[in-house]
Amino acid sequence: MIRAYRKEIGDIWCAIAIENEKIWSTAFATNEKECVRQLRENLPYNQSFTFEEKPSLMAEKIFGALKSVLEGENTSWDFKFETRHLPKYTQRVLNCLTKVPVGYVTTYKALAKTVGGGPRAVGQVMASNPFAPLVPCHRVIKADFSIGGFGGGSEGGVKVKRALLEREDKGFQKPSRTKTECGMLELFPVGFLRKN
DNA sequence: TGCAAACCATAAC
DNA sequence: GTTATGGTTTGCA
Repeated sequence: MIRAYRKEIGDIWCAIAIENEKIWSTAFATNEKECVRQLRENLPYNQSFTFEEKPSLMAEKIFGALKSVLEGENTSWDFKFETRHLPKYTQRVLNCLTKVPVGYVTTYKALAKTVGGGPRAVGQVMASNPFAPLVPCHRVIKADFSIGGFGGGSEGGVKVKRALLEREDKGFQKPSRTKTECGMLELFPVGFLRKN
């Protein structure tokens, strides 16, 4: 049985769905209803779940992690994500993405080069990322360092994406790279993000 | 700059 | 099978 929890963190609503220490879905939005809608959308259509009012220990840990991401803190954790129901390519992209650290971003193009496929296919995975913002899809921007889309491409989503990144800026100056299961992935300092 | 065409995995029919 | 759909990129005027 999948259990779901919701909580208001700052002025943002967060919701999570977990089963046996494994995360099925996370979601966040400016209001509770939208947040729950997204959580449900991230789950397989026929997968049932029930809301629990009292958060479990695991739920508290995840909410804590969400809070730190929303505040741009440097954190590390080791959650298990349920990805067996997702397409293989999607799994690869999400897995690589977890290697992008706070203070850096990568691009749709760079990710595509590492995991295979094309930049657009990567964007498709970002748009349906069930684990935002734990799996940091907000740290993927366009190859020309403009912001790109967020939250399904909505205008408000882009503002949130920019705000998250500005909070994560650690002042790094030089590009870097990191090792992933699929090979090396290019990283760029958040500061490379174009202002306009 | 701005627009058209190529790109590529998925979901929906 | 086939088509439609993007959180993109590139080329060319």
